[in-house]
Amino acid sequence: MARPVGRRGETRERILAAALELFAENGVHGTSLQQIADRLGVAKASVYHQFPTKDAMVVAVVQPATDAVGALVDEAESIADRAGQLDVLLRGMVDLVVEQRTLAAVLHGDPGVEPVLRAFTDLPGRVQRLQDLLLGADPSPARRVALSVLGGGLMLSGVDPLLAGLPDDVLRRELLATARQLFH
Amino acid sequence: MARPVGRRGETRERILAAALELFAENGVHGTSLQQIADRLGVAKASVYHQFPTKDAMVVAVVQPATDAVGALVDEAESIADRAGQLDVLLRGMVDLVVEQRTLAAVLHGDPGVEPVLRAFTDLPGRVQRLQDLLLGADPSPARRVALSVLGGGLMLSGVDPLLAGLPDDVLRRELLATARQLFH
DNA sequence: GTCTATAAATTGATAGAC
DNA sequence: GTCTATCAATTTATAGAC
Repeated sequence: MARPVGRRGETRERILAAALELFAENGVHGTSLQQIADRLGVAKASVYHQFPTKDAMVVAVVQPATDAVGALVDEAESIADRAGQLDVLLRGMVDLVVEQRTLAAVLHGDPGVEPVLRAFTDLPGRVQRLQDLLLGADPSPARRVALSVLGGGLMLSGVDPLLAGLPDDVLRRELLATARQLFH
Repeated sequence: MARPVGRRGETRERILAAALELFAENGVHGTSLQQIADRLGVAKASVYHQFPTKDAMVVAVVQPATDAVGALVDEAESIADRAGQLDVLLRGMVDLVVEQRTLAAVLHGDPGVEPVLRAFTDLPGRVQRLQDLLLGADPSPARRVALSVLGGGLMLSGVDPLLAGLPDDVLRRELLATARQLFH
């Protein structure tokens, strides 16, 4: 209660930001709480004051993606028109990647994240629903390969050095064009 | 010298196979030498008898990819015709992914691998040459985005559960079609 | 809410017997 | 070439003072 209004959760947010950066650079397994504390200039115990375990930190870091995917799937499921549904899905996936470039890479690139997601979040289930919606009634090998390449490519493109200099609006436009071409 | 002919390097190969599996499942940072030894039913020191350090193991695991990318780039650079060159490059990348599904994922997905590659192998340099060849004289944003999505997507598709059941020849055919569509 | 200090387990790696 | 035993460092996590 002694904390000034407007700073509520500020420490927490700073920890999550530092953790996300380090997770993206070195992976979850390659990032210790000591490194996170060092980057913020605080003691390790201060980090544990905000998060009971490392897994809880991972869950919190990933939360925005869990929410976004859930919202996207909910929206798409309420659309009857198939073409409109597909448009919403592709656009939503691209937006997610562009708005959260770093997080996307952590999600799809890090073997240390998946068990935590499976144990403590519903993200895998929501991604499954997303996948089912995209495949629809035609889960042919060709369609599945296209979706796999698109999904993986989208997630990693957010942090690909090759695209590092691209402004968000250009990246969004080109990713959307690529997605539509690949998965029409 | 007491070892029977025909078994030369067998232990080494078994270690590398187990390491590759575990690296793909849990990442390099998430895999301890103890786990590798346990999976093989040997002591940790036996593993150290074959590889002086963990980094050396990572280098050895990745060796086939280093060789394959080098050979592919060499071949492509000797082709004057641009269309033929592009065909060889796309086909070579797809072959690499199909023939080494697991390794591809380790290469592109694991943050723990990159520093080792950079320090002890020439793979990053060869991938750079591959990228330069593919982009050629048109490094437009659209082209770069397409290449980024294709590269990332290809690498992860090898271990995507969505494609787990696909036979190699079907996967190869569909990946090649996807690659050509995306990067024509 | 921040800190120091520390516990308990695990890590990569080494020494040396057989 | 395999093993047991061990080392020093680091890991996640806790206790408790300020």
